[in-house]
Amino acid sequence: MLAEDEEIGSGQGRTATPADVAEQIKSGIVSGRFAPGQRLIESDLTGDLKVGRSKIREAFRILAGEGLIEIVANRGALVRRHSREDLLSMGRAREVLEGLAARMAAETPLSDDQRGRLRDLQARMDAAEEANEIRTYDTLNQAYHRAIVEFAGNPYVAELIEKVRVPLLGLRLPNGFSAATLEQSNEGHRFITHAILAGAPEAAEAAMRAHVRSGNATTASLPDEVFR
Amino acid sequence: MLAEDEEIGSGQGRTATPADVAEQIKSGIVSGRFAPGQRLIESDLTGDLKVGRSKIREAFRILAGEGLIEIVANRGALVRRHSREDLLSMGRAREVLEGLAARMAAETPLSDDQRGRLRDLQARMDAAEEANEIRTYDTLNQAYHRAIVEFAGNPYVAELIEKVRVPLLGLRLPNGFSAATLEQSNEGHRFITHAILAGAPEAAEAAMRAHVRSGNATTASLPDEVFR
DNA sequence: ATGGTTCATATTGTCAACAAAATTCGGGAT
DNA sequence: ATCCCGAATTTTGTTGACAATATGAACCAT
Repeated sequence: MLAEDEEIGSGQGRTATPADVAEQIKSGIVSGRFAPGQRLIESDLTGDLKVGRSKIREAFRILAGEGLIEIVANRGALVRRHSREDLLSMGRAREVLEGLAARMAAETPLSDDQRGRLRDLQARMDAAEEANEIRTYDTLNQAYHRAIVEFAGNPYVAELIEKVRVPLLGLRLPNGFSAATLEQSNEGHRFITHAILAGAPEAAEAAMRAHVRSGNATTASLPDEVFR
Repeated sequence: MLAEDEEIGSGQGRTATPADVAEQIKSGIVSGRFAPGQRLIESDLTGDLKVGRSKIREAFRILAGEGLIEIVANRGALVRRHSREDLLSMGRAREVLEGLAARMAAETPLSDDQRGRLRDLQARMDAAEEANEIRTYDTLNQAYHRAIVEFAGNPYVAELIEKVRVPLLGLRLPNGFSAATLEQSNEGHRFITHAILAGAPEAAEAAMRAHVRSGNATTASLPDEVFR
């Protein structure tokens, strides 16, 4: 995982690298402090982050590569705005990529530790579903998907998924899951978990694709206020 | 050494932007003029391209985002080296992404013009196969895949595919296709073309996935000298 | 008011100089 | 010879100044 110094947060022990700066700006974007369409002024950022303009500039390039901002000539960086259609287009890519991850996870002979982690996550999601703890479930859900991608062992797939997943975090979801969608979501998880543990790639991919597709359908029916 | 700068693809008489610079360096990488693992020295590039170091630097960030180079702290930019395993990992992602593109192309009601283009490309590939014109077939093959992605109308899928396709161009293939693989490749194309024109998403995706998978198998069996 | 023009300001684009770090090279000891 | 150490050189990191462009305000004519 991450390592070394880093020193996240507001302070900085070592001098911040452009990657660090990018991370700071990124958190500002997903948290909504920087609104979509907003123009990011270099001189403002230098004041806030206490770094020179060239670092901000390189950080912009990094973020543009990740798709979080758009750089337009002589006008600088704009926080990228994603329409509902955009989210759905990404959703389709996410469907096949996460499907592939599930397939590869099922193809791989998992270690006992990995199998245990998967079972544990599933059990905790079941518990959260039972107790209707939406917030907890949401966190576990993310960890679950991340675990499967990790088990798939394909860094490129992981990177591509990250790219189409980040914009979702920017949505302002009042309560990510309703009781009904939560139950449906976890039903999908149980199928996927079973298929992966059984070493059934075909079934795992199909189940994951159906699961993500169902999530996309939910996204499609969200009210406009959610998209910002 | 290379000639002058100025007038790149979208050629305007203006001074080169960092994106233009990135394009120049990129062509140097895919052409093999810059070998994998090679360190790109900023001052060398400034001499060749006649631009300041800051532009080179931002170009590096762009290329790092596209996965062509790796930036390591205090050591600058290295041309990224892709092992056979890397290519195969990307190949799997490419399989599902191009499969999705084929599916979406089949879902979309294509215009007469689009249907014509597809048929034309297929006809010309058939002719090239007949005449065993490998070089021509290779060019048409690329145009064909590009057209399908275009027809799919999903810019995010297009972008992701581009990312896992570029490293393939860096391989030194003496003659991309042998007679046998060419025939197998075009057989796949005919299936895909038929499915898309028939508006059969399921079949189109399946055919494309099989097609890409078969190409990956070919990649897997290439001799080491091809990877550089 | 409305629309358009000019000028002042704000912001980005670029470069060149300097600082910090890494690499290379040579010398000396074993 | 081989290894290690340290200076000289190369290369990257960072800053600040200046130029080019865009933005916004004030002004004028209708």
